[in-house]
Amino acid sequence: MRKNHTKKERLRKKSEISCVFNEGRSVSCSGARVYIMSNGKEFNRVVFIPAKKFGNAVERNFVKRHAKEIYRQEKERFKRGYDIAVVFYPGTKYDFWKRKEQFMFLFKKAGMFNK
RNA sequence: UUAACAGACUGGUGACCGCCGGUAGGGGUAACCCUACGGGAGGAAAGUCCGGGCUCCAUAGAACAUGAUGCCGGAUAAUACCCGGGGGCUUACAGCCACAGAAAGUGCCACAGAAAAUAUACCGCCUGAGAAGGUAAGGGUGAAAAGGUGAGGUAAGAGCUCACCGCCUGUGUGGUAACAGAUAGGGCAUGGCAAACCUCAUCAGGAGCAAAAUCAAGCAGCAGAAGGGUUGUUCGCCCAUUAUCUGCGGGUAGAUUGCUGGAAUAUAUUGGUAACAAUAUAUCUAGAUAGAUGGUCACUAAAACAGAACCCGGCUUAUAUGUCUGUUAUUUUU
RNA sequence: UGGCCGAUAGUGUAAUUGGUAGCACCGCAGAUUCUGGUUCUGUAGGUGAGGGUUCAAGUCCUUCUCGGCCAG
Repeated sequence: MRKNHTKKERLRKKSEISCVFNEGRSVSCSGARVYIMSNGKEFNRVVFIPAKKFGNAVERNFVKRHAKEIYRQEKERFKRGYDIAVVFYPGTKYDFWKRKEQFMFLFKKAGMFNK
């Protein structure tokens, strides 16, 4: 299977995102929080959101890009059929590998991986 | 030679895996998928401090208000930016300057001081018996005190007179002009503040791509105003009385155009001191819509500030490494 | 994206047309009291940062920083 991550697999509309925030269950760790809700489809849809006062525009973009890259690499291990919204909070600075460690810990805690 | 500071320029490359557009081909009823080729953030994209283009608003016109600018000339689509020149200030090679008018008017100048601007002069000086008068040299206050220095003169003094310097007015010379220097007068009560009001000159109609236009989907009206037309007022112009506007409430927030070929970029030549302009040739160089540039590896180390959202020209601010220039300090040699 | 405000002591809030930056609470010290509180007296702490105009700037102009609000 190709490790790509297209437009279809993203949460794009504001109403859908706020729906996930209101009705999904949440799991959190230091620096991040994830909201999960089942969507009744054959694929997952994801959105990564840095919190409002997360540095400047470049830092916010980096968080989103790192998260997208991690999700792309580890996509096959996820369970199917969920809408996922991840919020990142400012604090200690993460490079790509530390971010990946945090990311994997978070989703292990949420029980989103296939066994 | 080394370091610090200031200014100018510069602002990684390649391979593989992904992301967003484009072109060509193939598959599929369609949504879409696959393959190949080629493209994909900046010098500040930032702040939004100025100026334009573009779009809409009577046909965008006039006057006042309001705001901005303010030595002269040039350049430009336009500007507060830029180029050249003049003047002033300073730490004087060099750098900086919102650099019109205070002799049209109004206002302000705390405290101190006699007095802060029409000199009714406090201590003084002189004349005089006194009353009173003439003075502004000296004193002290203040950020600022009424042209300055010297000589003559006088009762004491004073541009009262003279010399030099400064200021003002007139004349003519050089310069496109700002202005410069020359000359003849005036004796100078013309203090400072216009980044206080203001006067003069010049410029500006308003709102902004979430502008504006089209298609699709969807809903529920009610109350009020007589006018309304996106700027403060007035005039003018346009629309209209079943329309229109205002308020509350209800519905939808999907798609397309605008959206990138442009005051464009690169090179050369010509004109100009320069900013810049003209001509010729070549090139096509992001277009997303919760918003595309990331990861790994290699190149000794890849690092700073930082991310387009209609587009340009400036300004301001932030900037690692490298290069160049200048200043200061230091070391060595002569 | 466009537009509009604000920043004064640890906290809240004044300062007229530029002219000695006040007030209250809090803090500290002293007095009163057997001790603490109350009360009284005294005292410390300052204009967001840089530059300019002016004799003089919290105030006027300008460049940044931070915070907030509005429209769609």
